[in-house]
Amino acid sequence: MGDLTPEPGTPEPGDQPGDHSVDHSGDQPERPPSRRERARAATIEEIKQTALGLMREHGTTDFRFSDIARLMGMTAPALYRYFADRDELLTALIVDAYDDLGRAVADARDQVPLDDPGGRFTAVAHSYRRWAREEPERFALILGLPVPGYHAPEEGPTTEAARRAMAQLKSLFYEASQAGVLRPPMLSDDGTIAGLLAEHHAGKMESPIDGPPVPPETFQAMLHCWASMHGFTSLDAYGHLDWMPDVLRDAVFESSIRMVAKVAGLPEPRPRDG
Amino acid sequence: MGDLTPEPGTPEPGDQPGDHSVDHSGDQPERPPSRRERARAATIEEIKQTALGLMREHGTTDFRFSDIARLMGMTAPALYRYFADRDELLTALIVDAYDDLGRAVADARDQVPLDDPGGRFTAVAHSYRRWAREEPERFALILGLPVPGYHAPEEGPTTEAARRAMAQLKSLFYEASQAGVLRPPMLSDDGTIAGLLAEHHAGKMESPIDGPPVPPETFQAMLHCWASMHGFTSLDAYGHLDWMPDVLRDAVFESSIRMVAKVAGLPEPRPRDG
DNA sequence: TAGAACTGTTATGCTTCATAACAAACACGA
DNA sequence: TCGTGTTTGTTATGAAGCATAACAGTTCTA
Repeated sequence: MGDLTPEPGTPEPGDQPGDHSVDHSGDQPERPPSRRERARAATIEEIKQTALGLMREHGTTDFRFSDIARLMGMTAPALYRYFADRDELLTALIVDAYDDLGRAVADARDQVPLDDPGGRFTAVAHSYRRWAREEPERFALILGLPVPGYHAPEEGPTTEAARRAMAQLKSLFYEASQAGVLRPPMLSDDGTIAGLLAEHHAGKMESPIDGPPVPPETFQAMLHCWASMHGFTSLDAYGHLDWMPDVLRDAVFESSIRMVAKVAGLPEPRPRDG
Repeated sequence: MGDLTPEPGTPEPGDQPGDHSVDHSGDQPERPPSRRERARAATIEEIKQTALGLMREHGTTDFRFSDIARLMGMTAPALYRYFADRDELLTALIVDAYDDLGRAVADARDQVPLDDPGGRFTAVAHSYRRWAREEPERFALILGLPVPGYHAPEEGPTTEAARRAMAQLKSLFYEASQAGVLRPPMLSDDGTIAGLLAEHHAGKMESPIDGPPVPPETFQAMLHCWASMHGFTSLDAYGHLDWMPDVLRDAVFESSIRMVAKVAGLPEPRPRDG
């Protein structure tokens, strides 16, 4: 992740006083943040949290600047000191959501030992679904149709964030592949996929999935896993399976996931306590 | 589909002249539609098509009344003669989308003989994906997060439309199940799913899926198929797989679908010309 | 052909996004 | 401590959208 920030705290010559640009870099500056800098960061965080609260309240990916301001006890124009416009706030929320989902998935995965890739995938799938069910609006924000009126910055931070998040799933398969514990997936390929992926790894195709390459059949298996768990998850998160009782949904998801893992060549998950 | 309309052309006593209620029933009235009735139907259709055009143009599920009116050479308030508000128009679009998707899926399915359920499912999956790729906004409209600000009518026509659409997938499995050509699915179940589905068929659970009941394991298999094809499809339709060349996406989808069908107990699709 | 019904218009009010102009609080060096 | 420039808030203002009201022309029908 690129540490390319010019020098925190050293404003560019062209910076106007009320400039909208926000420093989202997470690396610590040499000088401790000033009182004002901390206040600013806290306000930015509060704006984002308030926006998320509104999204959750209304069950959409939409929000009104005026509502955010009202809930924060401010007037709407004050928010423009922190975000240039709605799009900039949305971009920040999207990046956060990708990072948060990626972290949730990575945490769940890493609580299962490396030598149990079946269990690691099951953990990933469950955390993916749990995250989406808890935060359907943020899930829609990153993996649904773009929000009305939103125009993503070109080649921007959202793409990078997506790359990072998806890398968490890939690394699972990469490690399993490296460890040699993957059986050949049951998925068919007449050679098309392998051939195209060869080009991909030769750099002709720009994959948003970070990290070292995996064998074609592993890549195919990974996509199969992602698509399956994503399908159930998004139907579930958006309420299209609400006619099933929770226990039934859980059971169907569990059985589907285990089957998908088996098809993908992942070994049976080792029984775990908990 | 309920033919419960009071009597077309016979306005209720309470009907104000400018009443917004729209007759969406498709059954032919005894008296042929008058010049005005045809004009009205045509205008309603044009409004919906214009709204869809705007959604496609902007790549969202949103639209502006004023834009629709402008494109139609009208003023915005005129639209309220046809739809009470944005929600009513959205409801009509959602119902249309469900019906259209259901029809596309049914058409594709019925072009494959009844005794080739594997081929029928493959056809369904491909048409599902094709429809979603051609109409990502309508796909999001019905299977994504609700549109900002939209409040669906309670127990309303959208639920009914969803039921009808999903019944198309179910009937495939029902027919295969009846014909006895389904092998036992490879999906696991410790009894939870079968037990809960027994309650379901006893009427304790209200499934949105129309038609006669299918055996528990078939139901589970159907959901597995739906979730998998939906996952790939929605990732694809929303552009999250755009980094893959088309041929690769097609190949991966094809192999995933065939695998899912096999897991679900559907026989290998019979080779077809075309 | 006269009245009712229908379909369009302009005028209006409310709300939102966004900018401009201005005022208070703060940081910090002389 | 004071004074100056920065930061962060305010009110005022404008453009655009949803929705309703009041009104006018057109079409149907008795």
